[in-house]
Amino acid sequence: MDKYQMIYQDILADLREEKYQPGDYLPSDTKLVMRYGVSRETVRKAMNSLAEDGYVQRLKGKGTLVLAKKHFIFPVSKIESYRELVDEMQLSSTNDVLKITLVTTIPQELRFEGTTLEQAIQVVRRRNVDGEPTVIDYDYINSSVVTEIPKSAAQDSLFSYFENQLGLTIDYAIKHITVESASVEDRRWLHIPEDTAMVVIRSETHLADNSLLSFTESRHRADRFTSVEFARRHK
Amino acid sequence: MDKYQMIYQDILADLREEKYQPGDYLPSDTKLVMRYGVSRETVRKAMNSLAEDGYVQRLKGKGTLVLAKKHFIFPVSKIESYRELVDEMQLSSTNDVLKITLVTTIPQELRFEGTTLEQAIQVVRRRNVDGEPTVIDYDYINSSVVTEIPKSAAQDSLFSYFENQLGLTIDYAIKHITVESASVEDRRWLHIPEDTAMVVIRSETHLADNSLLSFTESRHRADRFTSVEFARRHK
DNA sequence: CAGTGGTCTAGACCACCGA
DNA sequence: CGGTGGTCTAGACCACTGT
Repeated sequence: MDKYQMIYQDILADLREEKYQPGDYLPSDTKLVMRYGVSRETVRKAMNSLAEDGYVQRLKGKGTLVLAKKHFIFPVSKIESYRELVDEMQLSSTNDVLKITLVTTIPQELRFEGTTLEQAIQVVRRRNVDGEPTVIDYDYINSSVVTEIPKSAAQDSLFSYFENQLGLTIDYAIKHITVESASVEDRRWLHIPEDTAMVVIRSETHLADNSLLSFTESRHRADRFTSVEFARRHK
Repeated sequence: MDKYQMIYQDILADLREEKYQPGDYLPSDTKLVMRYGVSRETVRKAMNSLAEDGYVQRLKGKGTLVLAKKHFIFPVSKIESYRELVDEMQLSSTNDVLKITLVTTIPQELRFEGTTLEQAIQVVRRRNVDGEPTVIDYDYINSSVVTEIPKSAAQDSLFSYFENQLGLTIDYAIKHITVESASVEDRRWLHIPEDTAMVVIRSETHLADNSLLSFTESRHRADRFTSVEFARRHK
C-alpha cells in the first residue's frame, strides 16, 4: 500500500478506537512527518483525505480538529457495500439471496447513462434489518467483466468478491434517487401494504479503467429509510 | 485565487462550453504544465479535483478522459445553494420568501449533532418549479454569525449573501435524509393532499473555522423529487 | 514570536499503455 | 520505447493563530 494510504488508515484506526476524542487535535503535520518518516506533502495527502471524508477539520494556525463521530447510514455520497455498512454500523442484518441468473435484457430505467449491456448476471437479494425485511437489491453485473458469481459471494459481499477475489478496482458510481410506490414484487418480498412509499436508488458502477461493472436497483421501505451524509463545499 | 483553482475553473469552463466532448482526452499533465507555467503537482491538484467531482476520469498510461455530462439535481453529496442549482440546471424556478423572523428556539429534530443555538434568524421560503410549489425550506441562521438578513438576500441566495457580502467561508454540512408524510404546513403551502410523502433533508452547515452557520430543513414533494449523485470509492 | 496548515516548486522514480 | 498518470521528496514562502 502507498505511504499516504498507510497513514490514512493508521490515523483512522486510532479515531475508530477513540484514541482521539472529538474536540481533540491530531498531532501536527510536522509531528507526523517525524513519526512516519515521510515528507510533509505525503502527510498532508492523508490528512486532507480524512478531512474530505468528514473525520477531521483542518484549522489554519490551530491544528487538525477531530470532529464528532458520524453515523453513515446508507450514504448516497459514498460507494460502500451493504456488508461494509453493516460492519461499520454494527447492524443486526441478514441477507437472503433470492435469485442468481444470466439475463440478456436489463430494465429500461437502469440504463440511464445511455450505456448498455449485452449480457448480465442478475442477482436479487433481500436485506433484513433486525429480522424485518427492509430492502430489495437487484444487481446486474456485466458478464464480460465477471463471468460467474458463486452463491457464497452473493451471500457475503459482491464488492468483496470483485475486489479481493477477482482483483477488480471499483472506482465510481452515478446514482439516481427517487421515491416511488411499492411494486408487486416489493409487496411480496417485504410484506408491506399497497401504497407504501419506497426509496429507490438506481446506480451505475464503473471500474478504474472506466469500464462498466454493474447496474443496481436498491429499493428501501421509505418508512425505514434514513441516510446521513457528509458534504464539503468546493468553490 | 490560487493557481490550482484557476486551472480547475479554466478547464471546467471549457468543459461546460463543450470545447471537450465526452470521450475526448484533456491535454496531458505535461502539456498543461507548459500551458499554465506551473509545476506538475499544481496541475495534478486541479485535475484530481475535476476527477473527484465526476467531470473526468484519470486513466494511467492513457490520459484524462472526459466523462458524460451529468445532471446534478438536488445533490445531497454536495453543498450547493438552490440558486446555484437553478442556474446550473437552467430550471424555471421562482422563490417566495414567506417569513424572516428572529427566534430563540429551533425545532428539536434539527439539533441532531447535539449542538445548539441561542438565537437564530428563521427564514421560510417556498420554491416553485415550472410554476408549481414544490419545496419548502426552513433556515435557522446563527445570529451570532449573521446579524441580519435583508429580504433581497433571502429572495436571491442566502449562500451568495454569506459568501460574497459577508465574506464567510462555508465549508461543510451534515445532512439527514428521511421520507415523511406531509405536515399541515406542507399541505397549506404546497396545495397537496393528505398522506403525500415528502423527502425531508435536514442539514447543519459549518464554516471553515468549524463554527455553526445554520440549520436547514428542506421539504420536497416526494413525487417531484429526484437526486442524481456522483460518488467515488475511497478504499 | 513560534507553530500551525495552505500553496507551490523542480525533480525523481514507478506502473501502465500503445505503437 | 516514449508518453501517460501516481507517488514521493526536500525545500520554500505564505496566512493564520495564540502567547
